[in-house]
Amino acid sequence: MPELPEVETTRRGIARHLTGRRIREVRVHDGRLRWPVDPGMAATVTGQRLLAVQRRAKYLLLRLERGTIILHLGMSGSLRVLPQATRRLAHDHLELVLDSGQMLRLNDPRRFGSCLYTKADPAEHALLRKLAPEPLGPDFDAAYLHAAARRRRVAVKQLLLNGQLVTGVGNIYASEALFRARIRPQRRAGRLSLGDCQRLVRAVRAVLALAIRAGGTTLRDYVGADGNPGQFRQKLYVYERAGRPCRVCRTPIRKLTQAQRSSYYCPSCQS
DNA sequence: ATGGGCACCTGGCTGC
DNA sequence: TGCAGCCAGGTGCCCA
Repeated sequence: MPELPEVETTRRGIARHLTGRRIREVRVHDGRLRWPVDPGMAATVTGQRLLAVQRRAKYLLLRLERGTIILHLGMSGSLRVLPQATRRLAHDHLELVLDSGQMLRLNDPRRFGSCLYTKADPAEHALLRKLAPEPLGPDFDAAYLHAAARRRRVAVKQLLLNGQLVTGVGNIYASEALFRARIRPQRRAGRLSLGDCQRLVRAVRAVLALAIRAGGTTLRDYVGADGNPGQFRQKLYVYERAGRPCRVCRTPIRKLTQAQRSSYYCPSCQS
């Protein structure tokens, strides 16, 4: 599901309700996520104050007094802030009950999401340690991308999905960024010029920023902390638009499969 | 080191 | 109406 814009939208939505609150209770209704929720986590976390809600790539970090809860929404996860007695629905996995009377609830039908706890610096956690720079931060620039892509034979689309090289970009925004950069998804990463990388970096940053402003993209499951879907779907240029006219040149959009995932592009606008 | 493929899940849609 | 098959915002892991 959620790519960076959806995770960031979630972060903003939950942060104002969580920051400064104390966790009264942790209810694990179904700990079967990508990794089983540690049965000891509830006791460790209960009573701690939430200091901040941060994001690293597509991970949400709930910073507590003595550690950090690391959340990932997988393909279908969402977080909502609700009154603590709100009736439970299918696929609600866990709830953090706050001293405000509200709770943070994780729902995830496909269970690819995760909820982990670490006492150490989360940046050093095995899942986060090797992640590429933040795409909206200063270290993600044309020189970086050009160096990362050098001598790589994979298609640029797959490069964008490799979290060790580029973070935050998932299947939707990879196609959208390549369209904006006028680069075909099949192009070998190693064949990108510095100028291509410049356009691609700008396109990635632009599409992520615009999607955040729209509250993300909802295809099916995703809702923000307030329960509302994202509005960026209407602004997509190529994703899920196979056969329909390019919004720039009217040429029919094409779809192809790369690494068992769909890519979309305009054969006229992109080379 | 790099790249390819699979695995983990549920649910919604399509077509027979 | 039922059911098989395919597809979906991610990513860790195993293998060549």
